[in-house]
Amino acid sequence: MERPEPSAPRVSVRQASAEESRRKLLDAALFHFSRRAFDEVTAAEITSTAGVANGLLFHYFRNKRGIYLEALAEATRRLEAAHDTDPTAEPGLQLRQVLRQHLMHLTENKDLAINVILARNTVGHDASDPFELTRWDTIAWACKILDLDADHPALRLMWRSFGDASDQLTVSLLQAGHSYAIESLVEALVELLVGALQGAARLAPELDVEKAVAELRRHSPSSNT
Amino acid sequence: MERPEPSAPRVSVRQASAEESRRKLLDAALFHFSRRAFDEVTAAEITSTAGVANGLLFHYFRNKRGIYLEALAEATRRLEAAHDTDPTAEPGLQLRQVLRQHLMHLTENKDLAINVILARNTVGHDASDPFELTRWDTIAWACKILDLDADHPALRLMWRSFGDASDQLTVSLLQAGHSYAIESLVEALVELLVGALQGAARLAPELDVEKAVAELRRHSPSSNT
Amino acid sequence: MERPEPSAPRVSVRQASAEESRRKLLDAALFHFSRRAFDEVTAAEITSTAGVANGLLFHYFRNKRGIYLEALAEATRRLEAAHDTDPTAEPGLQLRQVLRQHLMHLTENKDLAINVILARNTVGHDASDPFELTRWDTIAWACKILDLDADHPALRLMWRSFGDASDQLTVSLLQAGHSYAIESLVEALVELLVGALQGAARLAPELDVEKAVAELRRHSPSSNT
Amino acid sequence: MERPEPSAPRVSVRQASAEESRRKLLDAALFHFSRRAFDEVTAAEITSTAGVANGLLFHYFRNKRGIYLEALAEATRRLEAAHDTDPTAEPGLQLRQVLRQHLMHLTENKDLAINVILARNTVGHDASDPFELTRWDTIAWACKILDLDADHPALRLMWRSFGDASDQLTVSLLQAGHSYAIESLVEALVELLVGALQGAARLAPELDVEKAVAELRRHSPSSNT
DNA sequence: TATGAATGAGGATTCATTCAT
DNA sequence: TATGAATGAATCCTCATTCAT
Repeated sequence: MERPEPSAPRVSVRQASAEESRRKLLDAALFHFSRRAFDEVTAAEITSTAGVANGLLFHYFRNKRGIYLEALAEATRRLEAAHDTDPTAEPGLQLRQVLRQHLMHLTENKDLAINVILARNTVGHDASDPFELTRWDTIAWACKILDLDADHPALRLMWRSFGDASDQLTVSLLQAGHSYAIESLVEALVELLVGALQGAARLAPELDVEKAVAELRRHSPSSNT
Repeated sequence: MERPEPSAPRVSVRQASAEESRRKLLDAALFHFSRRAFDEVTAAEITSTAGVANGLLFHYFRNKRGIYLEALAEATRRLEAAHDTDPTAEPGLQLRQVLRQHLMHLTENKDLAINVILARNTVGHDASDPFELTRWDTIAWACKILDLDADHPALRLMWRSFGDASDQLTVSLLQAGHSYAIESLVEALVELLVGALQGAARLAPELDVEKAVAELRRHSPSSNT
Repeated sequence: MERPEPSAPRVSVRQASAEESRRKLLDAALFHFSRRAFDEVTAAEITSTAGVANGLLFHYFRNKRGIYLEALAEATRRLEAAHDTDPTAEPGLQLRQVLRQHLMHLTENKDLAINVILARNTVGHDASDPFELTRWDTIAWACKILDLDADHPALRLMWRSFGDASDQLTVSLLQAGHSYAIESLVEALVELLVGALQGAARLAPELDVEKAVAELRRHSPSSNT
Repeated sequence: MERPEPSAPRVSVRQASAEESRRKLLDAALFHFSRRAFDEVTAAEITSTAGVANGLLFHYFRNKRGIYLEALAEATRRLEAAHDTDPTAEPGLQLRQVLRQHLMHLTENKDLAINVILARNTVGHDASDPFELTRWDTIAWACKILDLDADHPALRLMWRSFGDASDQLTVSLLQAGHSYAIESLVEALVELLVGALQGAARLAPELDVEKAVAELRRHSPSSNT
């Protein structure tokens, strides 16, 4: 049915265009899911934005839910990607660096950020979902440089709480259009984190968070009581 | 069956039964929306649970969304209702009292709490929605007894952030089935709040949160730096 | 259950208020059916406009269709009512008089007229419906004074056709807001009627319409060929 | 089964079957809307008559109203299509020819005709709707061959009135089952048209309709004054 | 006579998903 | 790999009508 042409390049061309279709679908999904909730986005919208046939979505992602999850994973990856710090710097500075990058990244991807964060609440906190995975990576890293036990339940609980607080704070900022200096925001988050750590200590007295807190505070612009 | 009273017993009997139908619908809605998301609950399920005809839902609430919003409002009212404290007690104690009541209430209404809190993220933060209203009431009250300016943007921002953190923490607790002593949880939240307040001070240096922080800490079981 | 009071006037009061409810319903129906089609008007709208309980409509008119038909009958009666002419005048003048009154009446009840006329087409031409009845009355009267056989099928056909033409012409005028002198319009209608009569003669050569035509034309403002 | 042709046979086959589905739906709609009113026909009836799935109607026509309007347009096209006359013939004959074709066509499509005509009243006379467009085309053509000014308001008014009269006359005929010779009917319509033209002259004395009237009458089987 | 709460059949519309091509 | 026509279950919502009071 298909006149045999020079074969090898054909396949790669095909593969390339296949990969491109996938990309287009994923981008379109990202676009829509970043703006509206799962049930409010139709598969047709995604394919039409992607400029491909309706059926292709199901070919590649099996499900609407399938592309949704992949889109979220992708989004999280993009937002979380920017963590690159100087591993030789002091922990308090590295952490501030990460927070700063995180905030800047969010600010630059406002719509996406707002909706990915909001979406997190919808998906449910399965330990398996892509958000949680990258998030825990970051947490594990932070615990490590602060010399804390990343596996302690109380600590995890408070870290997660801090994470949510920081996310919601970001959403509030972005939505309201407040404009604080990024340095102030970082310091505010640090204070929040300190609160979270000390909260963890309240839950589990055996936890020693003092060193971590001290390290965090040591780099605050002005000394505190 | 109904002793004919001077006034209008007939009408009130009917009104009562009408009101009862409304209640049954609202309760049924509360039941389902507490367990599954808006789009996953059908109007038919609600009416069938309520034991009334399908059309009645639309008679009373116009919309599926209509009953949803009323159900949420009702739920919020229930969850938020329990704040009654001794106004003569010291601020730090009053606030702990509120947090304790809040946590206990949530624990007792686990499913409801989880879903109401999760729903908040979906609804969007209009200043007009019933969640925000009661929440700001509480915040205003707390600011007042801590002698803080409830209208300062930075403070509002951090309060909101703290509120979200505390909500999400509760959800995590309830979902995971952790079982910490309620007193520890209260103290953990207080620490988080302290962090939030100090964060606010970072955002707006003119804010004086020291007195409030001191007051909060003064009642901590063991003093800390 | 009802303390017996001076009886006789009670009944008449009741009857009066009953009659009033009927009237209010009918007026409300007229109002709505004059503006929108049968299926687009809900029973609830009618009762709410009438300011009575939903059920009362069915109490008095059994059906939505029931009140519709009565409303149409009423409307037709109102529009058709104004035919009073001087029976001693010459036929051509009497007929002009009727047309003039008809046009004026329609102009004064624009909305009602438009919709009643449009409604006619919807209802279907049962000989039993209230429109047709009054309409045929008028036709019979006109035939009589013009000395024509009102029962001849061809004549009936063309009269009806003329009637529709005249109605639609009126609707066009009212909708478009043309403003021709009423006398010109009457003369235009007369010409149309002449055409219809001569058309009838074409259908049934045995019909003698010449005298009628001559009588009609005799009163035209300017002579014609 | 399909000889592979050089170009794109696959696509055209599918397009053909798609087009066929559309057709089946349209035909089914025509069938039902020709017999019953809009609100009395259900979408399900149409699709079931067409032998396709329920959803396909909405796929192709978006709305029940959508398919309704297209069906009407189609019907009008069919009814109005048959105007082909000998352009060299005398105007009076050409016009009779058109009327004759029109009448015959209507007679052959009785149900359709009745409902299309009745539907016109329901739809409302937007200048943009497909009925009006084809109708005005015909009127413009007729004015041209009769050497009349198609844009004069009075003339338009009376033409429209004549059009309605002729439509309603047809409906009456079809519904009642009268059976007049088609030639007689044509002549009756011509008389009606003459009446309409002279009516126009009454409305607008500057209009000269005499030549047109004379031309029309010149071809009447027996001359009349 | 009057109320209006309650009913529930009925219908339009959506949209994920399949599948022949 | 890609298409897009076709499916049909699922669901929201309307509204005429009934009936207990």
